[in-house]
Amino acid sequence: MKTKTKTGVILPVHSSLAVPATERSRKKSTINDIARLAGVSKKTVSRVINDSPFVKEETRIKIKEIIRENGFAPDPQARGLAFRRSFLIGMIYNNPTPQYVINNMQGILDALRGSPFELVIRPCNRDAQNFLHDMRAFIERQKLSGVVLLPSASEDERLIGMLREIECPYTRIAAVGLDAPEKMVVTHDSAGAADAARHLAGLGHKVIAHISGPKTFRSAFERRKGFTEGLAGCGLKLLSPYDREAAYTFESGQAAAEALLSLSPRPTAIFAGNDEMAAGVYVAARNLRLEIPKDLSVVGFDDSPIASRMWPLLTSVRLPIHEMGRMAAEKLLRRWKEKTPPADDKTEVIPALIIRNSTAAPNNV
Amino acid sequence: MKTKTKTGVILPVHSSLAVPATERSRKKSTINDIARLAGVSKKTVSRVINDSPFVKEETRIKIKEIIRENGFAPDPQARGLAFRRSFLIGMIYNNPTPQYVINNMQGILDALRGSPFELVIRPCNRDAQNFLHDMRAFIERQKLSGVVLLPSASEDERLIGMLREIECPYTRIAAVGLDAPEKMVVTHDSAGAADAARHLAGLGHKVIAHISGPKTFRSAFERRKGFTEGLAGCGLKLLSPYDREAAYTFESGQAAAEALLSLSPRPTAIFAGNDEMAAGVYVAARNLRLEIPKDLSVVGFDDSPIASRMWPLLTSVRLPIHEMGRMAAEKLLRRWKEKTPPADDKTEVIPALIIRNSTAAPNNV
DNA sequence: CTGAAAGCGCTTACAG
DNA sequence: CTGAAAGCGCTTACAG
Repeated sequence: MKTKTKTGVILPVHSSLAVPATERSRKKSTINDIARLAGVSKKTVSRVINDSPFVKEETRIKIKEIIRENGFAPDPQARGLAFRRSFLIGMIYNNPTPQYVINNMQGILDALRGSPFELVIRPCNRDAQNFLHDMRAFIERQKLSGVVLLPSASEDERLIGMLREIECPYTRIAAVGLDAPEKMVVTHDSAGAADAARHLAGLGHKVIAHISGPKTFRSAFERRKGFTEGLAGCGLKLLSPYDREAAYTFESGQAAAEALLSLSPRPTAIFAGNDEMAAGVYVAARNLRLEIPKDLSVVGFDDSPIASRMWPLLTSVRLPIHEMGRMAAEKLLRRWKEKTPPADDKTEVIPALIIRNSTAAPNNV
Repeated sequence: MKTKTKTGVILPVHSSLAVPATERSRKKSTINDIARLAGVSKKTVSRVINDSPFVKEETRIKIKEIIRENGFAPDPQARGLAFRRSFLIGMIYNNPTPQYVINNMQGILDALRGSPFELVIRPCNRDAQNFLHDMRAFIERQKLSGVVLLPSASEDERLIGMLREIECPYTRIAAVGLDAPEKMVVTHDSAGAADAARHLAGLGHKVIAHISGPKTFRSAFERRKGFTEGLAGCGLKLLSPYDREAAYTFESGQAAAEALLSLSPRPTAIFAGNDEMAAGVYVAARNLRLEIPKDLSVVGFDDSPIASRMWPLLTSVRLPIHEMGRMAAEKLLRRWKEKTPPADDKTEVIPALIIRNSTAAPNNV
């Protein structure tokens, strides 16, 4: 049977169209089967698979039809070996927020659907001894076709340098444009934070505090910056004791809030760098018998699901995370298909302030 | 240069040990390089890579040393092509809870670390027209070495049948033992739910309600069953009007709670099938000006992060999700390495009731 | 315990 | 526009 197939004369039984599809697909057909069926060389089939322009239209149509009939799909492993590049896209992340990671992942998967690419997941730790070495070994070994970088991995210039060196295509998701547009999804966190500032100022708050994320996250810097600028636009200042750095975690947010709420005068509003920390602020406020929003207004960032699970519902700045992941992966796909990325490529994403029940005019006004 | 390398006599410059490691690794060495360096055939190197017992100890040590020196790692694509099996493990899920998915993923990645396998992610929709066909195409195309199935995909017998048919190794994470132990991680949800029942009964509650997840999830069935049995052990019954099915979502939980809280007599305690729905119960209770736990005790399931973000902190049944993922992946790895899975293989996982502030004795006792 | 030959299913480089 | 040859980096099947 094997020999017969090899000689290319006799079709294996399972390839006969007389047999139902489920039976036929028992053994997957190869490029050789398709070539034989179409009466062309496998190179021509290969040209069709890879959308080469150098195939007579008639031939292309015929081959495509045969491919369809036989449910043929080229073997990613074999292509990868010959191409010296796998059909794998990596998602590299060190972000601690599951919702953020999952939403991005979902967006990436949406973009990849229907493409020949699969998504490989890679968490990382920027502080680890072998961070760069491990990343490089992983990417080279798997010969990834590209990677999507989530913050703060996306902000690591050593990592980017390495990717450039090994010529691995990448897209970075970050708060500001750190790279060429075709390699970026820019989230403009500062704009969202400025909205939050104007919202609080507009409600009449004067003593306003901020809990920022860790310095190692560009988003933390941008949110603080946007917030400060927003306040400045309203004639307000973020005074040093009211300006605290935390770690984007629930616990660190609670600790920072406890410190802030013991200040005199006590802030009437706190802008937390993300929703997790805002949840910590809620606990700190409750422990002090402070009522939100009567005694304290709180704004978060991310608009993660917990924002609408908390009580009162949290006012928060929303980022279209799912869309960001999709955009990032689409940019990778586009560069794969075309040599020159289109100029109209969308790169920017605008955060939106979602006003809920955790913000109100200050008590004492 | 290429020819010289091919003839196997002259080493490429970059392989010289005189050059620093970063330079040396510019071009990855292949099994041929190692064979030449060791003065053996590539087949022997292959045997060492694959831990074949048929290699002289001395030869093995020498080859391993040369592999180490050259930072050689076999090409997964090439191995995959020859093996007719990739070095990819799939995680297949349809679970709506991001935290659940991420934790499992983290556990799987932990288990895979240091192995030659990478993790490929695949969400799915059991109700989709082409569910089985798509899954099969995906697995066959990628020639996955195995898949980890999260609930409720893990409970889909059509999917399992297909996996058996195409001989794809799998591990299922599910509430009960649906398969041979080496293919299962069993979470015993019913035991956790029974604990919840005894806890509420012990506090003196008599009118107790339950909001279960969707029938399509075995976990929903098991949690309800365990809860009912736990109540029965305390001489209590889950009466039909107090027994509602929802969808494991926040909104469905809130709707179910609204219905339950309008009953007369009003339940003094609600056991929600997961934390998301418990969060919905909180909102329903608040809208009715009911205080938790004074007027209503609430128990959740999962002990997800929101359980400790809610106010009051939610009593919930904890599952060691991260460990479940790790166990599932380890079972796959073990089957890859050994023909016969060890008998001492751990399969069971025990849920633990975490008592917080959302449960108390009923008001009217 | 070891190796030479053939093959996995594709693509590249070259020729026409 | 099309194809025959060689190759990608491994393993299987066979022989010794």
